[in-house]
Amino acid sequence: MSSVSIKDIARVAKVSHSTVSRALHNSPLVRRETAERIRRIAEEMGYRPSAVARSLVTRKTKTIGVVVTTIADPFIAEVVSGIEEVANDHGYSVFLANSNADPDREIKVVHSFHERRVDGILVTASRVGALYMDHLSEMKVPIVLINNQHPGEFVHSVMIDNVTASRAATDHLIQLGHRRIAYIGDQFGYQSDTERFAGYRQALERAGLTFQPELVVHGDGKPEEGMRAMERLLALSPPPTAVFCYNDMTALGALRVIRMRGLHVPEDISLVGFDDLFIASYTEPPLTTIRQPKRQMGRRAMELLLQLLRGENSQQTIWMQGELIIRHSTAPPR
Amino acid sequence: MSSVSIKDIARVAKVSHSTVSRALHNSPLVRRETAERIRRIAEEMGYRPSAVARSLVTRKTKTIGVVVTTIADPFIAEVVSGIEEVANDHGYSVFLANSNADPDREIKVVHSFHERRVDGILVTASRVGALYMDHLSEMKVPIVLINNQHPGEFVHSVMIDNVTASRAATDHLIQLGHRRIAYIGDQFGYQSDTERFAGYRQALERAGLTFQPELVVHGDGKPEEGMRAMERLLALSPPPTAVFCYNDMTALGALRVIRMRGLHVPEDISLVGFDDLFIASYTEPPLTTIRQPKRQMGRRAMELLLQLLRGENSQQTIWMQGELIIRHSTAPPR
DNA sequence: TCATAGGCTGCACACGTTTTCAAAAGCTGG
DNA sequence: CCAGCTTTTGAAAACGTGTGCAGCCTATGA
Repeated sequence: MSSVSIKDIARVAKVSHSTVSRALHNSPLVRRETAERIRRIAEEMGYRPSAVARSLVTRKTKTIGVVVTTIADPFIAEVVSGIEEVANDHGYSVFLANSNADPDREIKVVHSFHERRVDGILVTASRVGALYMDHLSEMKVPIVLINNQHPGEFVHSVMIDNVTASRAATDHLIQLGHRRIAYIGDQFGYQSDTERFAGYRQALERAGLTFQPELVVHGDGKPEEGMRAMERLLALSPPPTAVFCYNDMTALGALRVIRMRGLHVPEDISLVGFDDLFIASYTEPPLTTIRQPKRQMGRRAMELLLQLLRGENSQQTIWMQGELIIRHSTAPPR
Repeated sequence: MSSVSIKDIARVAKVSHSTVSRALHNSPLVRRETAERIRRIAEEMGYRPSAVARSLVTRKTKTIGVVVTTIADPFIAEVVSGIEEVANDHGYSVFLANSNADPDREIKVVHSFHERRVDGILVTASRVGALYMDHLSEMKVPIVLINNQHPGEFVHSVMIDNVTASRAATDHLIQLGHRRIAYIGDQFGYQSDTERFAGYRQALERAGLTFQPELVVHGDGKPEEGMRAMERLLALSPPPTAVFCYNDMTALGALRVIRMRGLHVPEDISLVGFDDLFIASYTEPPLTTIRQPKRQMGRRAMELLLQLLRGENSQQTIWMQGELIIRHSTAPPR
C-alpha cells in the first residue's frame, strides 16, 4: 500500500499534521508561504487524501447508492448515466447495485448501502416490496424514487406522467382514423401499466369510442410476451387496426409477429410504443413512440437528492412529461 | 443519523466494546452466552457496522471501481452487470464511473477511486490514454482491463479473440459463395478494429480471394456512420454481395440504407454484425452476428480481480472466444 | 488451601482525518 | 520595552472499528 498520509507530510515539512490538514484545505489560518510549501511537498509525495478517514470524522461519505433491477436494461442504463453525470459533477461517487427484482438481494443491497453509510439512495426498480421499503426507510437517509410504484408512500420521487402520455399516444391513433385500437399491457397490477391503460381508456372515452375488453391483453414488458399478446390480438375477428404497446420492447415483439403473419406496419396495423429506446428509431419501420426523457430523469432525480442532502426541503415529486415521437409505424387505417 | 455504534451496544450490555466487536465476529474468545446476548442486543438496537470505520483499520474497503466510457452503451451495461453480480456475491460493492472517453474526466475518476481507496479497478473503455494509464498504475492496486487496447502494457485483462471470430464470420460468408465481401470498420487505428480487419483478411487469403481495398470503409461503431459507410459501398460497381460489419450498431445503420435503396437482406446483400446485442435478434431480418459472451466477460474479469486481491498471481490475460450466431441476414449470393 | 492453567474480558493503541482550544510568535502603539 | 492584539501553530480529542497484550476469574489438581 504505502500510501502517504498527512502525518508523513507533516514530518518532512516539520510542522504538525493539523497544519498540513489546514494547508491542504486552503485554510486562511495558515501562513501563505508555509501553506504553499506544504502543498508542494504533498504534490511531490503523491499524496491523496483518504476519503474513508475523512468520512469517519465528517460523517459524510459523499457517496450515494443506486439500486436498479438490472443495469442491462437499456432504459435504466440511460437513467443511471444521467444520475452518475450530475453526481460526479458534485463530487459524489455512486455505488451501483442490481437487485434483479429478487427480494433477498434487495435487502442485501440495502444493508450493504447502510453499512457503507451512503449519504443518499436512488431507486429505480419497477416495484419496491413493502419489506424492502421498511429496510430502506430504517436508515434515515434521503431517498429518491424514479418511476416507482406507490410513490405516495415515499416522500420524494420523479415520475413520468403515464396517463397524459398514453392518452397522447392513443389520441394520435384516433386522429389517424383508427377505431379499433388495442392495448398490450405489462403484467397486470403494475402501477405504470395501470396508468398507461388509464390514459388509453381516457382517450377512447373522450373520442366517444366504446371500450372493448377483448382488445386489451397483457405481456410482461419484454418482446417474447409481446409476441404472444400480439398473436392473441391477430386471432380476433376482425383484428385491431392499431395497437398501443406498454413499451418499445413489447412493440418489438408485436412487430415481429405482425411481419411473420405477412402483414405490414403501418399499412395493415399501426403500432405505437413507449420509452423511445435507442432501437425505436432503427426498427423497420421506425417506431412511433412516447419518448421518456430518460437521462434527464436521472439528472433531475440526482439534483433532487442533492437538494435534500443540502438540507433544503423541496417538492415531493417531480413530474416529467413524455413526448410523442411520430415515426413511420403509424398511418391511417385502410 | 443517530446510528448505533459498537460502544453503545457495549454500554447496554455492560461489557467493553472489544468484547462486542469479538462477539459480532463470532470470535471463540468470548463466552458463548455473552456472545449471544450481545448479538441479540445488537439486533434489537438495529446495529449496522460501519464499513468506513472498519476500512480505516483493516486497510481494505471491499470496494472496487469500475470505469466505463458510458453505461448507456448496451454492450458495456451487460459486462458491468456480470461484474456487479460476482462482486456482490463476494461482499464487494462497486463504484461506477463514466469517463465519456474524456481524458479530463478519466483522470478525475481515477483520482476519486484512489481517494476512496478502492481495492481494485476494472476498466472497460475502448482505449486508455497513456497519461490515464500512468495515473492508474500509480495507485498500486490490481487492475483488470476488459477488451482494451494495448493490453500488453498492463498486466491483466480479459479479451475477446477478435481475429478468430472475424475470420469465422468472414468464412461463413465465403462458404455461402460470396466473393465480393466488404468490411465496415470502426475508426481507423483502434486495436479492435485492426484485429477484426485482420481476421477478415485472413479468411479472404485462406480462401484464395484477393483483397480489394475499395471494399474496406470505416465508420465509428455507431449506426449513423454505418449508414454513410454503406452508402459508399453501394456506390461501387458492382457493389459487394456481402458486408461484414465491425459491430451490430454499424450493421444497424447499414441495414437501414440497404432497405432505403429498395434492396433486400439477405437476397441482395448479406450482412454480418459483431457483439450480438439484444437487438440483433429483433432486426428485420434477424442479424447473423458474432456473439461476445458479455456478461461472462464481466464475470471472468471480476473473478480474475478477486484472485489478485487474494494475492494469488494468475494468468495475464484471459482470452474469450466469440461464437457465430447464424440468423437470417446471410444467404448465398444471387 | 493454594498454585496454576485456561477461558474470558478489558485496556489501550492504531487507522487518517477534521476541528476545537490553547498557546506561541509576531506585530502595533504608547 | 512592554501590554495587548493578531496571526500562526501545535496538542489533543474525536469519528467507529479491530486486535495485541495483560490481567481477571474460575476450575482443577495436588
